[in-house]
Amino acid sequence: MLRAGSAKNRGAPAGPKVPSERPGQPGGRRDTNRKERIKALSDAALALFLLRGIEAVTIEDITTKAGVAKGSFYRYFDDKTALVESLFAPVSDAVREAFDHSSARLREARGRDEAFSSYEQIGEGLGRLILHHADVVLLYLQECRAPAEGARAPARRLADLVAEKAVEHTKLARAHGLLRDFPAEVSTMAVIGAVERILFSILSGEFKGEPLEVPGQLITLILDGLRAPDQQRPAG
Amino acid sequence: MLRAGSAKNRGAPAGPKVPSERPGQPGGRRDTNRKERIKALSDAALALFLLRGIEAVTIEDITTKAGVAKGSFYRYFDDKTALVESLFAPVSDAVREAFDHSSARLREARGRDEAFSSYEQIGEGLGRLILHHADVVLLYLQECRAPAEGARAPARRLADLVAEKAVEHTKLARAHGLLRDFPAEVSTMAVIGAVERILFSILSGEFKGEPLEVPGQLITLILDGLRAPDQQRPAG
Amino acid sequence: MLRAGSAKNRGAPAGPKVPSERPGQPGGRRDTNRKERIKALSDAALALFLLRGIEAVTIEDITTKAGVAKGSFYRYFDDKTALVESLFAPVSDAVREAFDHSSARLREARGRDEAFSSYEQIGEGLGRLILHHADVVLLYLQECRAPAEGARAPARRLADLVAEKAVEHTKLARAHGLLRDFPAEVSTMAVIGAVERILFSILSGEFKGEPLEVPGQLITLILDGLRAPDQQRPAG
Amino acid sequence: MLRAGSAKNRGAPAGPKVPSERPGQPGGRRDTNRKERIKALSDAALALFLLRGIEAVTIEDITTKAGVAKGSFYRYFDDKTALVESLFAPVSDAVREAFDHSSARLREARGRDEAFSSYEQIGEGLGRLILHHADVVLLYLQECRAPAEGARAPARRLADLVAEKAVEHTKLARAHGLLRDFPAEVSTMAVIGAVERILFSILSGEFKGEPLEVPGQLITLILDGLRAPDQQRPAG
DNA sequence: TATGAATGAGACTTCATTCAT
DNA sequence: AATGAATGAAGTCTCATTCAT
Repeated sequence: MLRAGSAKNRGAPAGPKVPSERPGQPGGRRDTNRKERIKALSDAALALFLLRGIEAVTIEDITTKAGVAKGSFYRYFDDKTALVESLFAPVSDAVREAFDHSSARLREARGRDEAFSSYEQIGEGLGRLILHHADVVLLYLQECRAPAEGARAPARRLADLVAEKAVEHTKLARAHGLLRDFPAEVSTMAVIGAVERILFSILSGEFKGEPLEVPGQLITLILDGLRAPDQQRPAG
Repeated sequence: MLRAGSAKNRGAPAGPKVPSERPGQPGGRRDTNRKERIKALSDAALALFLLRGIEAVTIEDITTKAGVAKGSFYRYFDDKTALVESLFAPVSDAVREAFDHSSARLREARGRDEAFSSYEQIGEGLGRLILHHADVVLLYLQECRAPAEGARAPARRLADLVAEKAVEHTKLARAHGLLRDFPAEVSTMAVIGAVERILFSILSGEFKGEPLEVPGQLITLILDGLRAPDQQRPAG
Repeated sequence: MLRAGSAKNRGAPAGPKVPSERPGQPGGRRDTNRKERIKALSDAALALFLLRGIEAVTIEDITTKAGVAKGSFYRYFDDKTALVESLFAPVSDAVREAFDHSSARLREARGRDEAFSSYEQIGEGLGRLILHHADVVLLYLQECRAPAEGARAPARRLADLVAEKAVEHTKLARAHGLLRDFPAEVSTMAVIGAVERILFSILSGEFKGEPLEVPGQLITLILDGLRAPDQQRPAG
Repeated sequence: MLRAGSAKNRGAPAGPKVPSERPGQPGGRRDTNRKERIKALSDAALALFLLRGIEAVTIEDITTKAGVAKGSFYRYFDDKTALVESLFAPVSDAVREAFDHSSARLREARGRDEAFSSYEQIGEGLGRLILHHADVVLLYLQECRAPAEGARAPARRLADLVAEKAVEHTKLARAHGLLRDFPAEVSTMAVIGAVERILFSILSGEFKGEPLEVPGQLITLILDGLRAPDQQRPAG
């Protein structure tokens, strides 16, 4: 059976196609070639997507840059949508995992400090993600508001996943008294928006300065707001 | 008189093409027809762009929906990019104006309260914008991270304009002691990101609840942060 | 009745259309305007045809250059073919006349000298033509080998007319013993080819030198050949 | 190996596009198919060009007649201009070669007879050309006076090449005392014009009679002129 | 398997012609 | 009469996808 990762095949998990009868041992020569091809195509596609946008890149652009024949593309991916889906798959997994782990820890937390520490789970997971898949994350940021149609749909679906998981987590956090009493959707979206916009600036090279200090600044900003300290309303 | 604007004519302000001399009175039948056509094409295009993304919409889609002949499109716009440009033109103008007015008021402000009130200028300007051009704003939010290539380029250029104006304004505000001592780029982008993400949720119908309360919540959030009040660090 | 000079209307003589009921006196204000328009369109068309070839020039190119509205073109000409036909009409007439006059004189000639002088008729007629309609002649030379289809057909028809008239004239001249005993078609085409190629060089600016001496050189060439005199075969 | 040639690639010699590396052996099935396609397209195009003129023939006309898909055209040629260029390429080469060889022989000639014989080189070369590429030559004759723009440009460029080479050769011949003392441009153009016009008559079927005798008649005509022998001016 | 040739639908754009103003 | 807006057929070229080699 084909494990097709395409729009036409939503049920199946995203990922490269596998021919029905795969010759050679897993890990053998053919399997290695196969992986190299997939990597070459994915890398080429990613670079081009960032440069010109997903929609504007043709299959031939990708295969040419990857150094393979046009027809070979279809041995590894059903179509451009499937390739995009496979690019985002590890990110989707990481997002799901990070939030789920954090939520689990939050649920088991005793006391505020322990609860707060659940956020570290998210930070760690997503931090690792950003470090290891910077380009995919940038592509996500670039295309994530697209209508859920065509080849950009996977980006949008990932955005919806992030929103859903984050809202869920926020509700849990507020149930533990960690947050102000706001509608979870509003505060969550604000945070997502702030974080993503900053991330976009960093990854796209818009920020020239030292990006290492940004996360800390961002956390302060989110937790304590923008208002200048001497104008701070009295706590409580 | 209408301004001429075309992709080949970047110097001129964006807008529909107009022959230098035309028959018929301004305000006459032809002039009316002309405006109707431009509106029909722009409206049709906007609706389709929101539904399927700018890149995926063809000229024929637009003309069919607008109820005009395919060739007529080119009497009014050089190409899809020019149409997009003309959609964003009033928004660009409004953004520029709102920030410039606010900056001017901020520069002349005496005291913090007066300075803070300069933000009202922005809020008012952009609020009006959002009310009157909701769909264009939504389109902007949807496409604003696109690479500055092809038909989506005007969206990206507008995003760059917003960022530039906002950072400039933030620096001015900090010079007046209104804000915490953060790098202006970081805090500005965070605010832009938060606001835009929320706006996207509202305009795209993601938020089900009462959107009228959102702006106030958002302002509190931005100024005072997310942290629950009883955990607030001591002021100063 | 319309006197349309168009491909669809081969029976009628070539020339500008005339509205069925023409207002105003011939020679009056309207008639003058009419002639001016026709001249403007014809001149503009001719210039463009020379620059880019008949086929490549659009109706709009012509009207724009002539400074009239596109729709006005169709008041004066049925289509581009009709305009081309009307450009060539005076040349066709002059060609017909020059050859017919010369043939008539030749038929009445007594003696060789008188017969030879009939050629002056042609030379004079065509010389005047070339002087007064240089651009049309150049256009003819440029397009005269086109298949007799589409807008270039009138050029080809003129070429066929020239060939027909010239062959007829040559046969007559040989009957008077003026020429060598060659198949009339061969010698006539050779002369036409030589004359037209030279004319093309002159009119298109290919020849830099003094064009006034060319006709004499050409006549010597045609009558006495290229061979260097000291290699001349014995006469007879 | 086939030479790559495209409109965008003017530096390279004209010819069908070829990817740098292709699968299949030279001479294998793919290579054969390739050549068949190019021939089918070229033949179809040539026939249509002769029938309707280069400008009036569309890519679809060509592919339909050749029995291939529209898109396939662009695998072999960049556009119509490139196809025309490739049609004329062998003719250009032959012209260049014939004149260059003849000029070389002329330069080395001792005595008039030997010098005169250099013309045989041209006659032979161009004769072979006409026999083997009659249709291309006819197309050349049909389109060679076109402005050097668009798809007909290659025809005009070939005409310019012929004129240049021929004038150069004539100057050489006169330096050897073979020809009358005329400006080389005038006599050369006259001869080119005569020859080409006759050739056009023959190849286009205008001449009904025996074409085999025409070349001899033409040579006599060119060398010794049209004047009836008993009117010949005294030699010398 | 890999290749790239072939296909034809479809996108963009132009333009001759008609027609309301 | 003059204008130029409207129309839609037609042309150019691209590209996803299939398939012979």
